[in-house]
Amino acid sequence: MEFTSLLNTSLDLNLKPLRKQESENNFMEFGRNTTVEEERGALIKELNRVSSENKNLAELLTVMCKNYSELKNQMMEYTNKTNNHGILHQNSTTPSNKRKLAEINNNSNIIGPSESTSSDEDSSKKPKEEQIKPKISRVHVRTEASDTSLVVKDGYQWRKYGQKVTRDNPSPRAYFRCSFAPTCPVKKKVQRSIEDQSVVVATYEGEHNHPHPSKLEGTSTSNRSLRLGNVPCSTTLRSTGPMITLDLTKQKSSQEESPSLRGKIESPRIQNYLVEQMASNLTKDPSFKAALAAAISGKFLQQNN
DNA sequence: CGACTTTGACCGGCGC
DNA sequence: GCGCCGGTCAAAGTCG
Repeated sequence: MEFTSLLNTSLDLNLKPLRKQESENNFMEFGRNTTVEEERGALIKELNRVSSENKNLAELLTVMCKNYSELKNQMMEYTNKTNNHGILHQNSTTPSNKRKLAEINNNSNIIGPSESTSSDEDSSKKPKEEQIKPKISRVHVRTEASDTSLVVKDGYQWRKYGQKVTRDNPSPRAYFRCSFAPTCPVKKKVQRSIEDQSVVVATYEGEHNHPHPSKLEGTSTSNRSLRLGNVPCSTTLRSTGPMITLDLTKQKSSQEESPSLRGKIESPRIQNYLVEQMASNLTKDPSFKAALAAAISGKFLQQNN
């Protein structure tokens, strides 16, 4: 695991100056005190202990990452299955609920080409409306289930103007407008998937009439804001249409998927992003925090002694 | 102090 | 015409 090696490197780098200082101090005091040898032995012992602790933590981290990756894969499989069922279910909805049906037809246009259920009369009635219908796209973003903020980082600047609890989904739907340009007509609806609470469905309406902020910011932009056109982690384009699943938390498995993806992920920018993601995940784990704090405090205590 | 979020009120479309 | 529902508005609150 890449993060493990990074952590090892970082811990190692932190320990190196200490080792150097220890050896220098010992060299200066050599001959002055007879207990220096004992002290040195104790220090080396402690250093070994910290190193082994470091190793244990790294192993623990590797196991955690492995388990996390496995769980992630299982979750992905499960989500794909339920999503397929969901689509089937939508298609078999009873026609009694016309409001819902209209929405489903609208969604069918979103997902891809489908048989039109509207009669010729209807199409002749509203030809203009269909022509000026704004471009609609859907994006599925995998986030932490505990994360209640309906934020989909796509690089654009959004301003929330409303929130509603809809009938068919207990989780609230948030309404956003693109605030990067005052005249930008693009709107975004964000709501958690009813089937999978860890998946956030963002529906984009319209097209941006301004360049992507990342193009204006240059290449030195922060990794915190993800860009749809440059998504570092796994991006799944659905065969059924322009539905995109962004697995923002996926790490190892995405590397195993394809060599081309691996090449992308190994770029320094992506590595930074992965490190950030994993660090944020790890800092949420109290046991890891406790172990890390114990290791660090142990080192400080040893130094003070 | 400006930008942004929250949230209740309001509006228009649709079905009954 | 009435009620339901999704979408939007706008005042108040919050944050940096």
